[in-house]
Amino acid sequence: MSNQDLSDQELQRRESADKLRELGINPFPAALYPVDHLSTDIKENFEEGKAVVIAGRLMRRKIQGKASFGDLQDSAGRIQVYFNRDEICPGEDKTLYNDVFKKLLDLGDFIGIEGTLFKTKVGEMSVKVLKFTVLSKSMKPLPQVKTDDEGNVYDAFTNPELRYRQRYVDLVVNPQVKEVFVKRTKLMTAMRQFFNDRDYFEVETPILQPIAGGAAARPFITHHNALNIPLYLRIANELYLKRLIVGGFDGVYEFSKNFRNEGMDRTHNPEFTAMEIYVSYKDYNWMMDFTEQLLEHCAIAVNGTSDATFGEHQVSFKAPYKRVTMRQSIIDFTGFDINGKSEEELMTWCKANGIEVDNTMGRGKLIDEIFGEKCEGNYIQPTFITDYPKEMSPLCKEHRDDPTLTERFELMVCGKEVANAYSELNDPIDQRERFEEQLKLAAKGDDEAGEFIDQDFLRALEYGMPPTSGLGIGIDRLVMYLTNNQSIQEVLFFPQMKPEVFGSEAKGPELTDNEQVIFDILKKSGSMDLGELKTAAGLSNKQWDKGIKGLGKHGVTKVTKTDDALTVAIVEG
RNA sequence: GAUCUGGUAGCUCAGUUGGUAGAGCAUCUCCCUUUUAAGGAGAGGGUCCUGGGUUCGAGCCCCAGCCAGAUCACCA
Repeated sequence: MSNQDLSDQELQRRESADKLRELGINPFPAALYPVDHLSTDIKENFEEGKAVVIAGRLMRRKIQGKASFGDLQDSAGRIQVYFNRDEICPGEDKTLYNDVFKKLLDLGDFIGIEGTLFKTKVGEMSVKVLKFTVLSKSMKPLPQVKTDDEGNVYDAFTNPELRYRQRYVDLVVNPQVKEVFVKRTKLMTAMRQFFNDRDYFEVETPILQPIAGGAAARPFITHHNALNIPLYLRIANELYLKRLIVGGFDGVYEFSKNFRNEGMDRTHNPEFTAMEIYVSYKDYNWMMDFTEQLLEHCAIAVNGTSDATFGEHQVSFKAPYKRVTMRQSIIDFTGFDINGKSEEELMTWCKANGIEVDNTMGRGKLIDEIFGEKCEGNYIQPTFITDYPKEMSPLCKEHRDDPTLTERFELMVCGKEVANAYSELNDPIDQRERFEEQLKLAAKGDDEAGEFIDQDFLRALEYGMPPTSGLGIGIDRLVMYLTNNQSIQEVLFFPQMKPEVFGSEAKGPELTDNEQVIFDILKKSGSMDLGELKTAAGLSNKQWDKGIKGLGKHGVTKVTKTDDALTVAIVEG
């Protein structure tokens, strides 16, 4: 990037860095800085006169002659710092205060401070600076966000595009954003703790998979050069965790980054995080108990309470949660009983009740549509919906009391699914038939059905998998609920965005069409009268104006004024 | 993929019927030794997202495109 592309503030900051170097101050020193307090430590255990060493960004500076106040922002928060000329510069030489502090430091610079604690006249806990050290210069001005005593925020940095593309800036100036990500990590820590306390085992399984199984979604595909084979980024890790249950672990779990090559919106990002856990000798009834205990534990760990606010809804994660079968749910909200109904009867009902259907839909899909359309949105408080139709759950064990159903539940919160669990199908013969059924659905045109059979997974089941229950939780969605964010982008550090086009790439050295026309004419003679050149170019007024101005701006041509004529000449390069 | 809304100074935003591009904060200069979103005085800073078009003249009107957000469609 050339200096021409820099704003005045960026140029000034570069000059400040140079001037620091001239004074023998390295703006980017290598040595460690012996920090011994955080801003919050100081506020929580305030002792008048105590010596502290702190470091962070200078985020506010109020210079009033020979004394100044500022705010130092560290990882924990902010603390006011007080710079007094004669404290910093006890001798005759006042350079350190007058030049280094007042002129060469900028907002956003990292500095270290050695000082002592005191309270100002109005009682604000502050650090009196005895010595300060430049730790790292900030070459770009941060947005200036201000907050008053009542918590009103002025000039907030809110532009979502800038916030997501430059999350580092968002985190520096928006403390509430940092808090969301602290909670995200607290959630995952709480889950790990809950699982580890029960001796379940955290594992890692392949992200690059030869067959993208365990769910139905369009995968990202890549290629391995050495093996010369296609590989898929995983859409789920389920089939690998089950292999580990076959291998003899009683409980395995993984926080799994999954990748799905589908649309993006407020609740979908191409890569997202699921937590999956499988526990042997359990069934889905046990898993419901386990899930409600887990979520209550997590909500309290994150927010200190099992109550959460999500938009207009108050949600209680306190166990236990209501349990409703899918059949009963549909009866509750429509009066229609799906029990024993044929595909044709369901199709007819859907059409009569304003649900869009097409011929590729099987019985299971139709029931799913009815539930999604008429029931799902009504469950605000955490509710287990149980006993899904067999056709739409190819990895789930048949229901012990009804062969058309499966032992599956989803947990609905605020009308959306946050968890999905099964009594896992462990009969390899049944599993093979279900996979083959999926192949038929895929052939029929259902693009959610699997296209390949994972033969190795079937082989593993043939060796024998104990009865097992598995649970998957959408971590991003759960974080949204626990932090009251309506958009998945707010709970991902770096949500997917279209790549940014940087200025230098966009401009390029080449001339526009208008500029080229003018340049070509001018090239023949080297210089021309401005009026003649305009006539010769034959461009519209606007095109001419843009062309000639553009050439001047690029430094390609120069206009010189003589007594009463304007002459354009090519600048010799 | 569709529709709507938006893109103007480092940041947040105004910008009237189309007529020399504005404010606050930030920056720069000067004054100020306990201020606290905001002390005083002065100054600088802009490819008005891009490319076309209409017009004597476009930040504004028209067309196309780019980027973002929202809504919808899609979505185990």
